[in-house]
Amino acid sequence: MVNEGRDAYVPSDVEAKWQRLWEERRTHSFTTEELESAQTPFYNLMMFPYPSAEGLHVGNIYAFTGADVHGRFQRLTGKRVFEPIGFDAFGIHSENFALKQGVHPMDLIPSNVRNFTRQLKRTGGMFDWDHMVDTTDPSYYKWTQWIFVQLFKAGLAERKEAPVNWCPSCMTVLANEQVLSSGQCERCGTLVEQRRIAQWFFTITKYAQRLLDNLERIDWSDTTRKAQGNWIGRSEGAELRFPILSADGSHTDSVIDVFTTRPDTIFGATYMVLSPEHPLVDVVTTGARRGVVDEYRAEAARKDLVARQKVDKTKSGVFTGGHCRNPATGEAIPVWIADYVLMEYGTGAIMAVPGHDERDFEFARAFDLPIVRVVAGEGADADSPLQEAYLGDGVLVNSGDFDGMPWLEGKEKITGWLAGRDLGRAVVNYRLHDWCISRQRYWGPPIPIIHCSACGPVAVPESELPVVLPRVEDFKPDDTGISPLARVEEWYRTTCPECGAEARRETDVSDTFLDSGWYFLRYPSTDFDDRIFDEDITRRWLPVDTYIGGNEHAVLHLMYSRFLTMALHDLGYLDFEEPFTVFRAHGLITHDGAKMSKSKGNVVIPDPIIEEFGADTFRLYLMFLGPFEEGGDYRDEGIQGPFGFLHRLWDTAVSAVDGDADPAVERKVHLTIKQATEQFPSLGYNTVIAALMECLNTVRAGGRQALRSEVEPLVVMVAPFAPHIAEELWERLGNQGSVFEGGHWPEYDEAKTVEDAVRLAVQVNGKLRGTVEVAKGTEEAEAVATARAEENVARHLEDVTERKVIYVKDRLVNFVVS
RNA sequence: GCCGGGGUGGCGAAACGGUAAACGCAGGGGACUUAAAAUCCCCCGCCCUCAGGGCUUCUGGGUUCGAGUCCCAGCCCCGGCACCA
Repeated sequence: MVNEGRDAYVPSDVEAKWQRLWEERRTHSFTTEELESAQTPFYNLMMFPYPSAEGLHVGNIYAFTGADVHGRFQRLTGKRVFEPIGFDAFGIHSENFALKQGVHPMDLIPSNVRNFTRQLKRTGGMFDWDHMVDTTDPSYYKWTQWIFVQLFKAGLAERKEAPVNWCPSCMTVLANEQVLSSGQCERCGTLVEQRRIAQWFFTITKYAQRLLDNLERIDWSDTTRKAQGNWIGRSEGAELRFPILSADGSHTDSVIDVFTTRPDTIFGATYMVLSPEHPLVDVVTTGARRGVVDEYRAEAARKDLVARQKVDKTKSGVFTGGHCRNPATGEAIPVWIADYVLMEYGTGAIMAVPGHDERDFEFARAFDLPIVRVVAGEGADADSPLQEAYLGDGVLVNSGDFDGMPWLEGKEKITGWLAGRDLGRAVVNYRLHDWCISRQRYWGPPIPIIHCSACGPVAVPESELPVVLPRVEDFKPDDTGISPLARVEEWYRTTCPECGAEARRETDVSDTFLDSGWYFLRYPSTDFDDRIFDEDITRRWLPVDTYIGGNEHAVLHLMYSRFLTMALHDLGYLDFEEPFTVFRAHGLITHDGAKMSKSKGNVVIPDPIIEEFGADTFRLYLMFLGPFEEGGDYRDEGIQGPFGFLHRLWDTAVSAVDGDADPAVERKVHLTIKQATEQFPSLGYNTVIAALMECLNTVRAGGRQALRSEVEPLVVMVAPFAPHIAEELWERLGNQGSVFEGGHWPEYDEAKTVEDAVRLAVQVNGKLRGTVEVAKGTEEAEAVATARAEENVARHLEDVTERKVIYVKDRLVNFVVS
């Protein structure tokens, strides 16, 4: 476009100019000294992206813009805002993409990162690029490994067997998302099985209660806190002991422990069920049943983990031939195995109470097992037949001495009674599992452990970190072994750091969520390579003031980050235990009412939009779509609104003059400042933008000449959304330096926000019949008289009896009549 | 099934229990312009020919002088978890 007249708004020129100046002046960067000494520090964090080959999508830009707007607002109010960015570039996504393209991830990632960096700079975020973090950089994952070592030394990392999805054709482990819903391998279509292999776990379950308790006192989006609460899944109940009986009915040495939330129903436990993987299956199974049991277990093992979790209408299972003694009734009850009982939850064994549990009821019906009622609700007694499991309130029946007791009381009393005989105890159980961090893959940080046949697993000495991921051209999983690194003999052959004997490195890499679980600790300390984070800087900047991100990370990433912070706190490295003081989940952007997806072909591509309208307009539009925490719907034509607004703002500002204030316009400006000041902190961006538009409309109403004093506050308030044009107009209004430096957020004068006249709504029986204008603060008698005089109101008050009059000062008058 | 979040004009959305639809898009009419872009003015929930009136925030009840907003019951949509004992 030809720039005719120097006063035309040309977004690309303005944005290029200011992006260049920001970089030259290092407006958004911190030196080490600045980080060490900043007053009023504000750590503004957003979730770092995984640098895909496709580049930034609108979802990313939406999230980053919302966070950046917050940071820029804080900066305008005078805070020193640290807003870092980085790349979460390890993991299965990158690895799979690299495999598909036939490119090595070590070549792929840098070019993706370059592309992301270019796009991020173009959108105008106030990122401190001097403190960028890339999780695949050895200088970063050195510390990821260091954290593993600390947790290992503290006994928070342990090795145990766990099931994984195994493709027998690819001979490799698959993540759950690589298993199709049909239970087939997504690559070769073979039916996936489960295998049990030894893997590394962080014992996050030790922190379950603290992770739950702290939820009460952190300022996080409610939805996120609820999701974490459910994920932790605390349930109170009892662990009860059922002795295994030998063939002649005498006790053996073995006992099956079960977890139940309903110890009150133990008199109704008519059989037991073990998970097929339960270690006591071999003990309890009788010779005659060995064949069927083994067959069932093999079949269960063939089902992959995804299929296994599907709720099947028909329950399967087999009788082991063995029996246990019900510790309450003293009766011998049969022990079955069935895959509806999961080894991962509770003790992997249940007492089945078909009368009062839906799953047990269904199973008992299918296999003709006895169903006994032990809770009677209203209108039922001990002999009332059960057509379905009864889950309601009631009193205990068929329960020996406990008959007649309310079930809630029974829970406690029966647990106590069994505990007294060493047959049970009250326990709290959590749904949360330990965090499996092993990945039998290539593209991740090697787990820093050396296996020695004499010493067992030994941590790599800290002085030898990082354990560098070797460049392996053939990183594709194949049939030679579990992890690609297990093929690189010269890499894994080493010596034991403790005894010096021949030893072997761990060949698994760690979970991406470990990389992303601590990156916020690293950002302010990237200037140091001799420590994971600097103590003083960390004390000054952390915990993070505001963290903004998607709720898809409500449980995994956010839970792991909390856990790692807590663990590092307990090990004495941090003086806080919650990493994010405030967390806000943003909403989702749809396009013409539909979720964006590549297959639907309705993905909004940012680059051409920014090219056409500029980053400022794009940012403003995204924030205007709807409430930031709820998301909004992107429509291609809608961008005209914000585009026109910035044009009008430009024209108004460049032609503004000095002069005497018009009180009505001045009032609008002050009201707008008030609203923006109140709504910015709570991310109410869409209504702030509406208010700014209204204000500009008022300032320009009837083509009037705007005053500098009216436009300048508007320029500052629009700056978080549209930083480039704001800088330019700030300069053109005659100011020196950046609008973001010096705390230029406008102040409002409460006195100037009040109107002297107000419009009262006049209702008759709650229906609007007219409006009248009165002076602000008019007392009842006068206001009612004015209202009554209004022509249309008067007509509605004829031929009726007035019962009373409601007056709300400066609001309305309501005549109640009959 | 459980846990969240929602249902308001043609569309995105606003509304301390107090004039429903602010702000914007789309649409219609007009001004300026050779033309386009940008800009400016007017109209815009539905029904009744205007003054005026009636109806309208998913449905049905309730509380209240007054309910989109509070309470009860139900329907629908979206997201997450799901054989959790």
